Amino acid sequence: MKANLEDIARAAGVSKMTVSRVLRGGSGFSDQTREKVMDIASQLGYVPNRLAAAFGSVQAETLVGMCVPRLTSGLFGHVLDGVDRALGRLGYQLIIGANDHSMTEEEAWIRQVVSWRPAGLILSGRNHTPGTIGLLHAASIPVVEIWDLTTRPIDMAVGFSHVDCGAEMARHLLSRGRRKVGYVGALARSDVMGQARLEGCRDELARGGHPLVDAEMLHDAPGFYAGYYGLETLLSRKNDFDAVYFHNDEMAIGGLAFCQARGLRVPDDIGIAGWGGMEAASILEKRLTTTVVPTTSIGKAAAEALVAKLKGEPVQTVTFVPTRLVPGDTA
Amino acid sequence: MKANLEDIARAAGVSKMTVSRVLRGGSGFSDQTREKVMDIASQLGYVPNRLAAAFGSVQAETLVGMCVPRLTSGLFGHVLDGVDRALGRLGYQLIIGANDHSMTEEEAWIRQVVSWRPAGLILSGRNHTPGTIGLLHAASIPVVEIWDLTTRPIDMAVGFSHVDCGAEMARHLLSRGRRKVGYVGALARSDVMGQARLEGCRDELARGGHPLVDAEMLHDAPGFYAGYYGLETLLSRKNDFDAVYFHNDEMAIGGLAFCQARGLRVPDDIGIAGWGGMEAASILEKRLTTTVVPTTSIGKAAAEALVAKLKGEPVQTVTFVPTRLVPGDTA
DNA sequence: TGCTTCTAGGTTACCGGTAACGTAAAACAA
DNA sequence: TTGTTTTACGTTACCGGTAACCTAGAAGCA
Repeated sequence: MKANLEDIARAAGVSKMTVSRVLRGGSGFSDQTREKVMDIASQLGYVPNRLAAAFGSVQAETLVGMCVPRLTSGLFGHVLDGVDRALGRLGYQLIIGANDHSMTEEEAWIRQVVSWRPAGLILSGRNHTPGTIGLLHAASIPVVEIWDLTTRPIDMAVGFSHVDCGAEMARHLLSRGRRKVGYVGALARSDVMGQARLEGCRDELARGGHPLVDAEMLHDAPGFYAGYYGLETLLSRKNDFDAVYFHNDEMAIGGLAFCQARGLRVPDDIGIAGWGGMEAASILEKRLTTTVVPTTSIGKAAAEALVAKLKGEPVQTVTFVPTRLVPGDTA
Repeated sequence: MKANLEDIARAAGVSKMTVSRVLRGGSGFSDQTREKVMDIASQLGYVPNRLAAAFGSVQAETLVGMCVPRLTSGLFGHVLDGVDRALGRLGYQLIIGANDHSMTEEEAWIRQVVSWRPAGLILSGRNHTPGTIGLLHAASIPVVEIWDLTTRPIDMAVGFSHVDCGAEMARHLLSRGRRKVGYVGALARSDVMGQARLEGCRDELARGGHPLVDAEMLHDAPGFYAGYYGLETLLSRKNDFDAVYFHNDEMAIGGLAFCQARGLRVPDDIGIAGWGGMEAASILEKRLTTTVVPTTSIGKAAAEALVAKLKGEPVQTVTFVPTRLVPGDTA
């Protein structure tokens, strides 16, 4: 039913190998032979079997695995898009997985994916289980760690520093005269990158002489509701803040909604700052003060680094993709 | 370097086949043999080669392909999440691709993915090129079409009717006394599903005796900016609307921002309605009137239908997953 | 003319699993 | 005790492509 190389070969009166050469656009055959083979291939509706090709030859491995913390995050949607566009153009297929910010989940996913002998992997974050490290080392395939930069990547890294993001926002708030800053976060235990932003902010505020007043860490997903209720909780504990830094923009917008509901004037009574740079943040009646993350660029850069490595081209081990603090009307 | 079945077999003093049986948890070996094999396998750091397994046996194909219109859409992020969770639990790997609402792109993607002999495919939408249809027919693998329901699916379908969504919103607007309704859309040529909502709305309004006044179709991506400027354009042509239905929630929120900027009171001066049910829509100071789409459920249902089919269990060909019109404060 | 090189192929072995079938010994039944 | 079934394996062939190597004839060259 399904034609394979042998069927084409038989019909064309040549050998399997010649058909393989023709279909892969190699050399060592006449124009006449090529035309005949191509004709018959399309006539038989030949669909190549990449499983067989990849199995028989390392060169033909064109699967790339990518693991993100959450598929429902708007930011990672853009990263995925960047990766997919860059890879798709080059004939690679993208296998994805989500790890819920858990290193153990990540390891489990990698264990599955590695058995498909992918050409490379893209992981999110710099923290991995020892099992993961060992597995990747043993598999010896190219790996790009994105999102949170590390100077000692497993293989390659593309991203920025979450600590610096937090510190930069702290400096911005201080420069605007804010002195009593609070923080509302989410995924307290699992999201180490959000934690890094908090640390960066906390340290920089302390350095500036106006330490962080209080932080409310929720355990929920970092969405609008979490921002709304997180701010409510923070203020109920101690109602003396002149600015609040949020885990991300969605939560910050939730916080804005809470302020509106309670009649708190932003930025006069309280400043609100987010992180991530979602499109919604810039079109609100009051544009949100936030850090814009070049999501698509990171995805593109990661894919390109991976492909370069696969082609044996020289690759920069660590690629810094700068974020941009965009002062809005809210802080 | 990398151990395979044969290495384990040699070390354990048994045959390759016995090792295969043990590792797959079959039967036909003693407890003693199993323990020895398991021990040696973990000792050697054995990583199975699914490429070989899938190549040698149809049963071992555990790749599932999924094609979405855009990876950057918040809604599809949730669908992907639903699919990924359901499939991941069962040991399937998800290969994704985006087609930019283009049937030709979809065909190109399918052509690539089919060569990996996936166990099944999940496609978005009911419209496909003849080439796609032929390809899928020839490959004879399970296919689930999601998002826009059709009574004649290629194989299986999970979703709802976009025409009905539009019609339902039209009835809602009429019931609230709206008589001069406009529409602001995006991706004019390519997004047939948005087009279907427009058609449904247009027809129902006409049936109700108050036909659609005007529609502004942008060619941009359906985001906040597009909503903002789309509404501006619509109103600049003819400033006589008492409600505007948007392509989706992001655009509707952009429209709300425009109203706020121009001092238009919502819903008094003008009603605003969206579609999709993004979380942001429900936490705005004025909750957006919209149609909530059960994204995660659709993903989950699609994955489950696919797996059921793969296991040879009886499957419902068409699964209707109802949307829910949620009247907010804006229309 | 004799030698070399090139062209257009063909042959063979192999990648690492799995299905299908075969078989000796042990357990069991009559 | 003898025939039958079960258990616990082993053997063989095969999936479909590719790398590496081989070869006959043609073309080029001195």
